[in-house]
Amino acid sequence: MRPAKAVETGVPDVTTAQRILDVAEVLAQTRGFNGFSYADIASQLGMTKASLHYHFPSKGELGRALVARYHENFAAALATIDRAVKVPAEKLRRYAGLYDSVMRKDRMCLCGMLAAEYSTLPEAMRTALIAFFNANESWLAAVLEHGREGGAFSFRGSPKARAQSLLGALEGALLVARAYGDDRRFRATAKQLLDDL
Amino acid sequence: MRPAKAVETGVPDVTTAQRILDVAEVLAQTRGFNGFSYADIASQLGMTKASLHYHFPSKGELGRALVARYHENFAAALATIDRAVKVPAEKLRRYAGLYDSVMRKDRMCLCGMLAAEYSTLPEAMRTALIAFFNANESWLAAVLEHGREGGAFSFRGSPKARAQSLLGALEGALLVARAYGDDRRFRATAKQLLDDL
DNA sequence: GTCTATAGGCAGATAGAC
DNA sequence: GTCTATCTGCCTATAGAC
Repeated sequence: MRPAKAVETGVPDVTTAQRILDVAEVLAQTRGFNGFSYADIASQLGMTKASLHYHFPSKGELGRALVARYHENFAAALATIDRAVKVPAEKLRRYAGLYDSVMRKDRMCLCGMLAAEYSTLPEAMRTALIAFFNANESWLAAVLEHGREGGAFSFRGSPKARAQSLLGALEGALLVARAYGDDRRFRATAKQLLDDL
Repeated sequence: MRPAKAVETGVPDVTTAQRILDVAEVLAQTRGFNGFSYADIASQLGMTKASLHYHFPSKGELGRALVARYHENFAAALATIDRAVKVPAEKLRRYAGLYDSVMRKDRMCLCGMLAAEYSTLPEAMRTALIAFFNANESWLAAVLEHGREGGAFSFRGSPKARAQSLLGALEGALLVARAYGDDRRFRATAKQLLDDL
C-alpha cells in the first residue's frame, strides 16, 4: 500500500510530471510552443534535460499532455460555473473572467497561442486543440440558447454561430491586449461583447 | 543613369530584397516568426543563407522590414478603400474583406501572428507591431464615429473602444478559423460583428 | 551580390551509470 | 528517477574568395 505523504500539511502529492507541466504551461502561454526548450524547463526546475525526457519522451508528447490538462482544468471551471450560477448572463461574465485571469497573469490562453502555431504542431496536438475549442463552443452555445429563450439575450443568428464568434473575439481580445500589456483593454472589450448579446 | 529594365514586359523591377520579404512573409504568416529559418527562405529562392544576410544582416532586421512593409501595404489598402467608398458600412465590409483575403490564402494576419509571439520579439519589431495596430484602430474609430453620426451604426460606447474590440475580434476570428481550416467560419463571424454595429 | 566554408551555440533526443 | 556524456542536426551569423 502506498504510504500517505505530507498528511500533516494537507498538501497533496505534486508529482514531478505535474511540476514539469506547470513550468511548460507558463512558457507555452507566454513564449509559444516553439518559443521554449527542454533546457528552459530544466533550469527552472533545477534538473537536467535528460530527466525531463524520462517523463515526456518527446516535446510533442509534452505538448499533448499540456493541452489535455488545460482542457480538463477548463472543463472543471465550466462545471463549477454551472453549479454556482444559473443566470446565463452571469455565466458568461464568469466565462470571460477565466480569460481575464489569464490576462492578469500576463499570459495568452494556451490554446489561442497554439492556434497561431497550428501549422507547426504535431497531429496529436492539433486534434487536442480542436477538441478544446469544440468543448468551449458547445458550452457557450448552450448558455446562449438558454439565455435567449429566457429573454436575457436578443442576439441574431444561431447560438452556435454566436458561440463561435464570441470565442474568437475573446481569444483575439486577449491576443491584442497582451501585446499592449493592457488588461483594462481586455476587460473593456469583453464587457462590450457580452453587452451586445 | 540607371538603365531601364524589363520595359518590354511592363513588369517593374523586383529586387532580391523584395523577393526575400515575399517568401519570409508567407512563412511568418503561416508558421510564425519563430517557426521558420533563413534556410527555409534560401531553399525556396535557390540561394544560400549567406546571401540572405547580405540583404538582412540579422533576423530581427528582416522581421522589422517585414512589419514595416506589411504596414505600408495595409495603409495603402485603407487609402484605396477611402477613395473608392464613402459609406461607412461598406468601408468596414471591405476592411473585413482584407482579413478574408488573408484567410483564403490560409494565412494568419502577420501582426496577429506576431502578437502571439510578442514576448520573444526584438524591441524594434514590438514597436512596429504596436504602430500597425494603432493605425488600424485610428482608421476604424474614424469610420465608426462617422457612421454613427450618419445614423448607420447604433453601437454603444466610444468609437475608439469599439475599434479596439472590432480589431481584436477580427484577429481572433482569423486565428481560430485558421485552426479549423474553415474560411466560411471566418466570414460568418465577420458578418455578425458588422451587423452588431 | 552571391558563393563556400565554418564558427559557436542550442535544439531535441539517447545510452548507460548510479 | 536522475544523472553525465554525447550525438546529430539545425540555428544565426561571419570571413573571405569570386
